[in-house]
Amino acid sequence: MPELPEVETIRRDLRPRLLGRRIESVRVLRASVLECSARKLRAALTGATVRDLRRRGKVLIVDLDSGVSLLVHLRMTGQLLLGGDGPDPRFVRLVFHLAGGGRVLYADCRALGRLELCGSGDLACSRSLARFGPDALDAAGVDALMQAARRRRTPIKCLLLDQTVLAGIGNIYASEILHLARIAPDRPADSLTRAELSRLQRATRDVLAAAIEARGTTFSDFRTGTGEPGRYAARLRVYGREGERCKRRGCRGTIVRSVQQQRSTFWCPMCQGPHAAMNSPVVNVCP
DNA sequence: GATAATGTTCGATC
DNA sequence: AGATCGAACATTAT
Repeated sequence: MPELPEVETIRRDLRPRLLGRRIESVRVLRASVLECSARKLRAALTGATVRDLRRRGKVLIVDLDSGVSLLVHLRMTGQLLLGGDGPDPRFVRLVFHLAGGGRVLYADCRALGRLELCGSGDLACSRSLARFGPDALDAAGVDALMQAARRRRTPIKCLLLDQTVLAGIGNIYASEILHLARIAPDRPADSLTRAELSRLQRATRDVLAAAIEARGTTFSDFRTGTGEPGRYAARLRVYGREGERCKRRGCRGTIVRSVQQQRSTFWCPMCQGPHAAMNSPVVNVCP
């Protein structure tokens, strides 16, 4: 569920509560969410103090004073929650006990999320993160998107979702960004005009920033670090709105859903078109 | 019961 | 080599 704004929200919630805190013990209830053994995780974390919480794309990075970092990728349904007074949420997979009281829970219904230990030093860490491009909110990320768009034929939505190009944009925000930029999702990336690229750049920044400000989108599962839903769902203009009237001022279009790369895309053919309908059968010209 | 779900990865194929 | 496609992962909600 979580994309860049959701992970950033969790980072901001957890950071003040974790900096300088020592991890007393770790309970592993579902070892399959770990890239390493439960024994190795406990050995690396027990007694270590949290030095910083960072983020790259959708990955939360917990730096420890031992030099080891823990990379957390929530994938579809992962949650990081500050332990509260109430009953524990469902699907708790890991519990981090802090010295002096307090806990951080890792809950994950589908258990697709992954936690990975990064060896000592920044080098080992950047190797683990090497499969991801620069963060979508970094100047480098914007630049990477512009470069890739110029030379690749792939549909622009697929490019936005390609974490090796730039990291952080997921299925919800890809649709939202393209709608704000008034670009049809099936447009070949290399067909975008200068003006369109410029709108894309700006829309990316604006949508992600607004979503962070609203503390993320809770479409179904997402919870902030304090267990609350994010408020951006009410501001989504296309995602999940198939059949509804387009919210763009002056546009009388209707939002449609199509499928790209096995995933739903929501868009308005009126203000993001006109363009060839998606999912039209591919005509194979036989040699 | 079938379907889809805020994501990544792997193997096969073009 | 590089791009692309489908399946797999695991579980719930509709």
